[in-house]
Order: sequence, then structure tokens, then C-alpha cells
Amino acid sequence: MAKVPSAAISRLVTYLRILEDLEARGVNRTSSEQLSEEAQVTAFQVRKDLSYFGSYGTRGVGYTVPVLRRELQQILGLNRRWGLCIVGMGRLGQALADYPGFDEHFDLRGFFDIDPTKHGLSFRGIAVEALENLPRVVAERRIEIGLIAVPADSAQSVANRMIDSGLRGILNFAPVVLEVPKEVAVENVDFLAGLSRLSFFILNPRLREEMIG
Amino acid sequence: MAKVPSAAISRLVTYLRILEDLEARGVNRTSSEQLSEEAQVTAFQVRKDLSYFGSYGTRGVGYTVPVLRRELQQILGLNRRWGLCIVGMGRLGQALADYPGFDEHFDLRGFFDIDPTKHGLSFRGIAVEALENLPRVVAERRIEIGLIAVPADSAQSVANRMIDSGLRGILNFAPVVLEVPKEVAVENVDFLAGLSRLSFFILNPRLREEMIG
DNA sequence: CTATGTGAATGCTTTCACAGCA
DNA sequence: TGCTGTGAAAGCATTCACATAG
Repeated sequence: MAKVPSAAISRLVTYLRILEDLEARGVNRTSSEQLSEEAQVTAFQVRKDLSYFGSYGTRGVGYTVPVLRRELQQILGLNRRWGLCIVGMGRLGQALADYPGFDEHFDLRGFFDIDPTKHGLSFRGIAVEALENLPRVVAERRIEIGLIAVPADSAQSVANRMIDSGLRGILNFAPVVLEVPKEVAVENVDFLAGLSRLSFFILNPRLREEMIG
Repeated sequence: MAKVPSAAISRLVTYLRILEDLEARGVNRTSSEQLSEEAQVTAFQVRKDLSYFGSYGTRGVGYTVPVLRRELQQILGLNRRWGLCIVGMGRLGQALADYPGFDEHFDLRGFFDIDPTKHGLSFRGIAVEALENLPRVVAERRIEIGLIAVPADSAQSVANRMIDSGLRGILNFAPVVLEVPKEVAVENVDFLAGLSRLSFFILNPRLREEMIG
């Protein structure tokens, strides 16, 4: 297992979702052809992406949906739940705390804010704590991933405290590029960047066509 | 202007943010070197990315911050505000409606839901309407971009209605790959996909190292 | 005979070295 | 002289053709 393109991993997430959907609909067998249609990539791509990690199908037949689903969950680390905490309980942090979408694969185990007026609040039955408590709470509640929902200018200092506290992954909603040691995984999920690209593509339909197909 | 890598446009958004920050701090002159440090890419990359669109600097000197900022805003279409509507006023839609981050470059002009019990609600002084009104409201309020915050299984039908209503860009928060005509720009911003990649990278630090650096 | 898995070819994107200009 | 702007080289990701296994 070597030299996996980073983009392939994003596509694995898509394949997993399609498989979960197929399984929910009672479909037992699929093919690279069917997966490629749903994911809007080529069948070559699907097979190549899977081949980076192993051989999960049967030649001449295809893939068994629950088998491949389990394998992808295993690869992506979604066969277990991950402990998650949110730092920054402003509007965005509060909205995310109440968002039920995390629940399938993640477990919200802590909320933090520097602002003492926020410390009275509680979400999902868990009280918002002072940022000073981060290292202790991360250790006690076995939290692995931290979500940053603070303004851009304090995002880096929050990231530093997360790393010092032993968190191994950061989900960054602030519109800045974080500097972290390479053993810490960071994913930037600020959706306003997406909106910016969108307006560009609306302005430049011809250029977009050239790039996409 | 031809053959711009899609990734370059994402980086342009980052450069713009850095420039806005520099300008706010009163800095008037910068260089590809400085921009590259902040954005965590190489200086070659910064210059190449800019060169796809034109020549905005002065050889031997560098870039004038407000000039380059304006040029990038122009390229990305962020020298004007874009009309935006949200379809799906569940938890996520409501949280987004209250999120102030849109305001700099976008103007929330409409909210829609199929559920009639939601039609009494109002956000930012705008009432939530029936989805049937989408085409009329889009035309009347000159809305260009639609945000999908509905469950995965109704996302495609909402996208179809958005396209029929004349929207030219879609920001998709549902965890599905939308099928749209190529003249419509779609950006997938579901952050749970990011969380999935994150858990993979935590599981596979060695592989991540190979891919990133 | 069918659909997977994969080495090799193609086509992008990034990197580089240096030409071009203040 | 210094830093930008860019054609050419190197490095990656995607596509393809076909060998392989059921």
C-alpha cells in the first residue's frame, strides 16, 4: 500500500456513501460500472481507487455490497466512533453542536470557549468549559479530533493548544491556513471558500467547461 | 487565458484572504515569497497561479497589496455581492441562515422549505416560503446561487428545481453527488466528508506523510 | 464470457530555471 | 540588481488496454 493520491481518499468517502445507500435499499451486488455512475467518475477510476488498498471484488461478477462497505469503513476508520470536541461556541459552534449529522461516526464529548459568559451553557448535556481545561478533558474523555469554530485571528493559537493537548486531527472552519506538525491531520472545511469558487465559475463558464469536460 | 487548474482557483481564494488581512494591517507591498509563506505553498506556485490570469506585479519590486486584492476580487467575482437562497430550513438551514459569515460577499434573499409548518418562520426579516414559489422569487429578487440543506434523498430534486428556476450556481451540503447540466456550477461542501478523510489520515500517518511531504 | 485488478501510456499540475523588466 | 512572469522539465493522477480469475 503506497502512493495513494489524496483525491482517491475523498472518492472513497463517496463510494462508501453509495454502498450504504445500496445496502439500505437491499441491493447485495454491485459493479465498478454502477458505482462509477452514482459517483460520476469513470469505472476505471473506481477500480484503480480500490486497488490502492486491496482486491475486494470477484472477477467476472462484481462486488458484494456489504463486504465492500465494510472494507471501506475499515480503510476510512469509520468502523468505530471518534471522540470530537468543539472549540468556539459562537453562532457557528452552537449550530454545529446541535447538528445531528455527526452522530453516526462521531461522538461530541466536549465544548470550549474563552468567553466566561459561555461557560454556563450546555449542549447535548455537556457543559461548555474554559479553554484551560482542554488538555485534561481531552485525556479524560479520550477525544481524538478537534473542531475549530473561532474567528480567523485566534484559530492558530487554538490549533496550538489542541496539538499540545494531544488531539491528532483538526477540522478547521476558520478561513486561515493552519500551521501544524505533519503528524497532525488538518481538514479545512470553510464553505465560504466554496462560495468564492462558485462565483468564479459563474463568471467563467467557458473556462469551467475546459477544466471539467 | 486558458487551461487554469481547478486547484489554482481554490488557492486564489486563499491569496485574496491573505491580501485582505495584509491590507487591514496597513501593509502596502508584498511579494510572492510572503504570500507563499502565509498560504503554505511555494513562491513558484503563487506566481504561476497569478500568471494564468495576468501580470499584476512589478518585476524587481513585488505586488501592491490593494491592487492585487482588487484584481483577485475581480477574477473571483467578489467585487460584487451575489444573491443567495437556502432550500431546506431544518437545523442546518436555520443555522446557516443565522450565520453572519455570508454577509461580506453574499446577500441572503430567500428561504424555502416543503414543510408548511416552516412557512411561518422568518430569518433576517425574510419569511420562509413554499418551494413552489422558488422560480418566482428567484426572478423577482435576482438570486443567482442556491444552497441545498435538505436530506440526501431529496437533494437531486431540489437541484432540478433550482436549475429550472434559473439559478446558476449550487452550494450542496447534502452528502450526494448531484447531476446537473454543465453550465451550472456546483460546489460540494459537506463537511462530514472532511471528517472521514481526517479519520483516515489519523489511521494512516505514514501514508499521509508520503502524500503531503 | 464477464468484470476485476494493474502495469504502462497519457495528460495534468507543479516545480524549476531563467528570461524579462523595473 | 531584484523579483516577477513563463516556457520547459519533472512529478502525479487519470485513463487505458489487457492479463487474470471466476
